Amino acid sequence: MSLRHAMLGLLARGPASGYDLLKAFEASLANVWPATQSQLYTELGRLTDAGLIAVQAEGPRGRKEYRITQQGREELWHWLTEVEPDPPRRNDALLRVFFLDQVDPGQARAYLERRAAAAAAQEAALLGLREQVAAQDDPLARYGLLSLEYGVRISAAVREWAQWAVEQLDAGGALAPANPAGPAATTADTGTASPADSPAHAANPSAATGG
Amino acid sequence: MSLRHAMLGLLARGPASGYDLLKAFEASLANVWPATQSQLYTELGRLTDAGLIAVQAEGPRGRKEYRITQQGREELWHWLTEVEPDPPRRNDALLRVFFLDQVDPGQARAYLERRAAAAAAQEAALLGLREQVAAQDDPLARYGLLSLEYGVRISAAVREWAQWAVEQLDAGGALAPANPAGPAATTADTGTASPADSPAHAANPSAATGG
DNA sequence: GACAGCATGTAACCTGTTACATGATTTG
DNA sequence: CAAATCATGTAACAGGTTACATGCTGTC
Repeated sequence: MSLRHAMLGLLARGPASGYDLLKAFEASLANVWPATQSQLYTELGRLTDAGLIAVQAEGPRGRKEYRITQQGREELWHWLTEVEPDPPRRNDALLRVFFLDQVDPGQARAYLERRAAAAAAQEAALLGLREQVAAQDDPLARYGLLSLEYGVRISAAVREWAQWAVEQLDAGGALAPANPAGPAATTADTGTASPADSPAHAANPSAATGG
Repeated sequence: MSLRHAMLGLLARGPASGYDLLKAFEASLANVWPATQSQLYTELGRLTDAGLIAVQAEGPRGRKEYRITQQGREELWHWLTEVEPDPPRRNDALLRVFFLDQVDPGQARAYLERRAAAAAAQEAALLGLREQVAAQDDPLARYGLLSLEYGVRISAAVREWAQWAVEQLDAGGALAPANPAGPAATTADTGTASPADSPAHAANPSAATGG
């Protein structure tokens, strides 16, 4: 339920409408906690019912400006200092790595190289952004810069990992794919058992998603 | 829709029942793509309807053993080589960093130190696991080791980032919290406007979740 | 007066989580 | 025979996404 806390966090900086919050989410939280318009308006209602925020003023086009209440501040404080964040649980890109033995080594290698390129691109983008942000010396950007740095470091680590993984494949000798399926292997399903007949089992007890 | 592909990936290694898949998810995919029992059985039905898997045999206690079909192999191949993975979008721990200006610097520092400790603990656990896995020299563990290494590197990067962030706070001089709320500041909500009256705005255009 | 932007709200759908419900088989 | 484990299935709910629906206001 972090959406609610993200909203409280933004409202703690000053009153805002649903529309204002939407812009703030798009501009600053898009990569950390995205939210849709629909979600925001629904949650504004719930937060109001719960007494954590209240309508402060009504404006021109049905605009409702919300402010955080004392109860809301307390909830925000509690979340910030007493609730342990839950780590990201799912990683689509890493999931594919588990099944890379199903394609031929060239494709596995290509996959990892695409990961490296994607991470490098993100790293470059964030480095550019950091220059911009650092230049404007906004005191509010202080903590924002911490999260930017996080992004820079994580994308660098991912890039380095993917590059290392490619080297591992190259060094380790080509593994044949366990169960070739290929784009051209379009033989109709015959109902015969697959080449491997042992029950599915784990390759290893796994790594974490990182967080 | 990666659950379906994770299941196809496991079934591509050999036939399995819903129960077998559940064990495989718990043992090897828990930190990359967790799934509940309920989800697995529901999805087995859908995969069967879609013709991507089929019941191969029925066993003792109503056990149904599924195998992947050729169509299923093609779908798996497509997902592995042609679908770009979507990056993790939400990061609960990093979201809090955006709002650390709402608590006093000591609490912000403590928060970052807890992140560093958590990352260090995870790193240590994964290093231990890597030793175990490396010792058994299982050829199937080849790609599994790549994901383990990913976990090790990401937790190291997070740990280093959090340590760096603590240093930044210490060096940068204490910032006063923008809007103190505190656990003791229990004044009833009076309805008066909060100290900051400007509309909520972004601290900066943000960092990425990493992936 | 047209258009961009401000502004709010609802419905349908999908994924995932928790909890409920039930029963067969193997092992000590 | 009791307990652990194997084994499957459904219902209710929560959070998030997409799409629909509507209308006002300021500016060129």
